[in-house]
Amino acid sequence: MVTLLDVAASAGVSRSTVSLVINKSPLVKDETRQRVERAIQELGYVPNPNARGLVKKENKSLGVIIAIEDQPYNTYEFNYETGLYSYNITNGIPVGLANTDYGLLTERFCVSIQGKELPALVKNNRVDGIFLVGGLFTPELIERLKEKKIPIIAIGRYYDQIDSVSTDVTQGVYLGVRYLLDQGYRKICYINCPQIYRSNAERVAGVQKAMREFHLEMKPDWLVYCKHNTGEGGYEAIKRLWQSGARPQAIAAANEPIALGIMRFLYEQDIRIPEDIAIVSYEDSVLGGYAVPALTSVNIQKEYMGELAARIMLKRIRKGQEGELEHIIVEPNLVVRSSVGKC
Amino acid sequence: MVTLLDVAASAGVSRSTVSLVINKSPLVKDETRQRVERAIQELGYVPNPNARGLVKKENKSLGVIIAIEDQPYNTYEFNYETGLYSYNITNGIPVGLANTDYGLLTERFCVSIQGKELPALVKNNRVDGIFLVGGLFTPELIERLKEKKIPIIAIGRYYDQIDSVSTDVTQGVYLGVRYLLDQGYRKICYINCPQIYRSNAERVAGVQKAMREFHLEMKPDWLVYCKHNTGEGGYEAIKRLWQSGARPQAIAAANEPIALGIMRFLYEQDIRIPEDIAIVSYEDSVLGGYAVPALTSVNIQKEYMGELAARIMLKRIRKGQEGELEHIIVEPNLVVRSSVGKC
DNA sequence: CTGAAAGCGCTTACAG
DNA sequence: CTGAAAGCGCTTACAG
Repeated sequence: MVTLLDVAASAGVSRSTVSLVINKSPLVKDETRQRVERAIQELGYVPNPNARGLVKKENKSLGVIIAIEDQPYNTYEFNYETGLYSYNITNGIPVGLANTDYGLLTERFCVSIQGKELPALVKNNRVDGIFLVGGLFTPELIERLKEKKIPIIAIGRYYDQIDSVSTDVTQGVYLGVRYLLDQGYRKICYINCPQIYRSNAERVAGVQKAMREFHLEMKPDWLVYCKHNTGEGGYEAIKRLWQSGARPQAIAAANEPIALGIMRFLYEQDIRIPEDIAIVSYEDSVLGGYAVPALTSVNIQKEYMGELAARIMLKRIRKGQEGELEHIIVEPNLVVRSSVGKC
Repeated sequence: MVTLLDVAASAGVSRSTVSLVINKSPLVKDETRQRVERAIQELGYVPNPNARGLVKKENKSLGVIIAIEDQPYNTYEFNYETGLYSYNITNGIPVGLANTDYGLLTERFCVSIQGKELPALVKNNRVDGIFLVGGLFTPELIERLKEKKIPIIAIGRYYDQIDSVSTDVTQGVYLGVRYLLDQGYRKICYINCPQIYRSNAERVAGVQKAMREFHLEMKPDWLVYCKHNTGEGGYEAIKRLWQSGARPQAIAAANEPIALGIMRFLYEQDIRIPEDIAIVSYEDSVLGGYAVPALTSVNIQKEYMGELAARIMLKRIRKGQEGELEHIIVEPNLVVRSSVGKC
């Protein structure tokens, strides 16, 4: 393995000089720098990350902590959550990290089971900062995380204790329902996430805001909650509604898994989308783009949230933990595909 | 920050002894060990990974190199690849790494653009070994990778130069087509991947094996290739076939994106699945489980391939690079859902 | 079974 | 602008 010393010898300078060159210090004479750079090239020298990390007290790695409900169970089935939400968010992070040499380490963390411990990545001091994805983190856990004194950025959900990048849920839901109304639909039902989610109130507010603009009231029975954030959850919810005799012209779903559950039920009843009934979804994912028919959905910009979070992280690392918390709200936007017609 | 020295002082031993305890050496007297362990507990000591890595010459990180066609472009649309293949494989790796303290770093690498360089993770010596996912790696690139002298395991595709975990494509495709035949379908068409894929021959072999068992011949016109591995690719392929007048009883698709493209075309024609036409897919993903109707598909066990690859990696790190290459073939299995009936 | 000492490959004041 | 020296926090022979 070629080290600093080899480069120094080859270039005829001291180790400090080589180090200064590597770290782009302006203190080195141009001619010396070039000589050193040539030696680095020739020898194929690469700085040892551990040696550097040891003295600079940094890992050049960031952690993504994904909150999960229980043990990760790999399945593609309709009655399981898809994991696409955290996957898409995580995909955006490297975009914001481009042109840095930060690596990204991922860990799934079950708050309910491992709640008393810390994620291994932070416990073992493997990372210089962490991203929290998912809404399952408790305030207590976040407090314990903060004791490690590394930057923490929440993605997808607002937490008042730390920096966050989240989405305007009310506005997003509003956009979807509003689009249905704009297209002439009036008899609209909303299939919401399971009751336990705190963001449900924001969703309902979005529905109501749109309805009121059209001087309509949401029928209380037409606001239903799924048991799970899965296809089956949506399927069962629409089935119950249908069996109660409800015949909406359009359905707004809280996310794609739920929307696809609804679509499956309708398919079984031989009800055509969008000819017989319209459906609009929220969140957006490959499930929406690939759905049959393609789902009109509100895109909450998951990748972009990840990217922005990465930028905040870099800033925190550079400037330190002091200063105002940042709470960025990303605007959702409607993606019109083929599941809504004209009423 | 608490260091080895603090623990040593607190426990009244030397640093070497603490180090031996941490590394579970049997050389330490039981009573001493307990004293040291108590001190570690009390002080909340965590070994510094960089210091340890520096002397042991290891990173305790592994890299996943995902081959991509061109720049990653984030979209959920029907005319883009989904990325689910590499995502699912990558998800399996941590399972095989459980109870070790290896972290997993991911890098997307565009062979055609960055072909002359090495992935940053390996160039900068950030990882102790790498997993190659995707079939786009060239033999030359692999040779250059091997010069780094770290273990390399290919997942999903066989390469003769390195360890690999892959799938029996012919058997998988056979399973799917065979199932159609078993259910009574005879007029079957096969929608294959784009021509450039080397695995296409294996797929065709699978189709033919099944057909011959039933004393049938594949009509050459009914074996068609998509332009892209996307929904649109499948959509356009089936459209061409349909417009040529072909009316198959059943369709076998080379993967879910293609299958969903086919399903979209059929939906537009108001052709019901499975009542009017059956469809079987291959690979399996959340796109299949959530499809409307749910897709019967051949599961190639992507997560399990990742898990096995991780185990091989651990073995290679322990035992070194010597010894026979391992080439594991994972058996595919049919997942019966709702897209195939009885003919 | 335990301790003193050298060394892993860097960076960073400090002189000059 | 450059070099000698100390130090980051560990592990590992080597004595004893």
